[in-house]
Amino acid sequence: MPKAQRMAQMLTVAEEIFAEQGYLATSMDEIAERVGVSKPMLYEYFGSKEGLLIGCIHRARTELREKTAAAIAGAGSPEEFLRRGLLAFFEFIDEHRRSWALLRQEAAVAVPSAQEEVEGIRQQQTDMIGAVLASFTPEMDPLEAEAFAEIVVGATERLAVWMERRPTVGPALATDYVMAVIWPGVSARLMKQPLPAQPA
Amino acid sequence: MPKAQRMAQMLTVAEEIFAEQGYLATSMDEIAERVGVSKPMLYEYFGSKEGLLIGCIHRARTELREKTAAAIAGAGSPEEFLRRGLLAFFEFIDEHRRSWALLRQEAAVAVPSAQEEVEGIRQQQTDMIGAVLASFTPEMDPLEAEAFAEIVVGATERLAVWMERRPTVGPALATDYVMAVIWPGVSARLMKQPLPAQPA
DNA sequence: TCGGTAGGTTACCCCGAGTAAGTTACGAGC
DNA sequence: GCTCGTAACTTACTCGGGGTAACCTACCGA
Repeated sequence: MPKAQRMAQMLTVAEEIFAEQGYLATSMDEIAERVGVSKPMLYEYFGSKEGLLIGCIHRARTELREKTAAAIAGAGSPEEFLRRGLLAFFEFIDEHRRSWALLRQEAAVAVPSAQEEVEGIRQQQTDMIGAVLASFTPEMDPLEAEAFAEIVVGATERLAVWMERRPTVGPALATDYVMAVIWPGVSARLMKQPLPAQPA
Repeated sequence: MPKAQRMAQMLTVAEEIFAEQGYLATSMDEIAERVGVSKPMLYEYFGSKEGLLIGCIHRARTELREKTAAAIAGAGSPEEFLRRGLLAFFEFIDEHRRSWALLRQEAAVAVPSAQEEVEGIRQQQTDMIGAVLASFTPEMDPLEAEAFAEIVVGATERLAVWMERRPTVGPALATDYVMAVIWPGVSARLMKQPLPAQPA
């Protein structure tokens, strides 16, 4: 089998087994066996167990970026931007429940460079949101814009995890919830209302 | 050395080394050596490497709960509740930068039961927030209240991670940022304004 | 002074990550 | 149609680290 095809197959199998059993509990022998190939082949193509994990994350990240980019193209207002981006994200998660668990939970702790790869996904998201804020309110404090983007990403990610436990909550409702909480605050700052200080 | 004292010492050392190098890269021999004791003692007291990690998380969780409880006692409005709770959380993180990284990043992926322990921390937080929402607006849809609590916790946690990379941002400013984004939206729902639906 | 136990050690097993060396399939060039 | 090169693959190993069995020893109370 040609290399590219074999690599794709390995990623698919690895993602599945990692998601099933967790990164630590999965052995390279097991993955190799289920792929129908011997262990050194995995090392030939991915270098290490960690490399294989990173490959899985990277592929998911690329897919998420493409879907999000397609979703937000042509949005006319910051609200529409955010709403479309959030919906795309929740839909992605919904389609990839198992590998999402892998990305968020398994990968995060196991290996420093996998951590970086996961951070890369968040970076994509915060960059996107930061860009929206900046384009609509260019004079906004960059530090604050960054903080807002982080808040939105954190809220979204957490709600995605929660959504897994709540089968009745789909992408559309999740999007509504997040927008309901964050939009009034974000919108107020885009209008340059001052940060509410601590009440006396 | 008496058991309780030895256990505390082991937790302190383990937390430090885990935070430094990551869970996977740390060996039990190394921890044992730095404690000044032999490996089987660690197993005697914590059962496994995973058990040791869970011990670390559990201790931090207890401390966080106590500090938060003390901070929010006597708050008079939901806004004050939230603000005080957030501040207590950010201050806790600020004092425990290294072990926080361990809790959030390392633990999450390594081991299923450590994952549960970390979820327990979040549960504490969401329960607290859910209780606030419920006490001020008892007729609020429970599912929605849960979603809001998750959103707040996610936003806060993410901003805590971001804060680590931004030395100029302290607990007070972080609290202001989170409140600025979430409070208008949460407040509106406490007043029973309807969920904003998708714009036409 | 002697037994029980809390606190501790040495020396080992074994699984699984990672590797060295070798094997087969196959297309390109003569 | 033979051979050379290389891509795809395997067998058989090393070694580090989690986990354990068995043994030790200092101290305290009867």
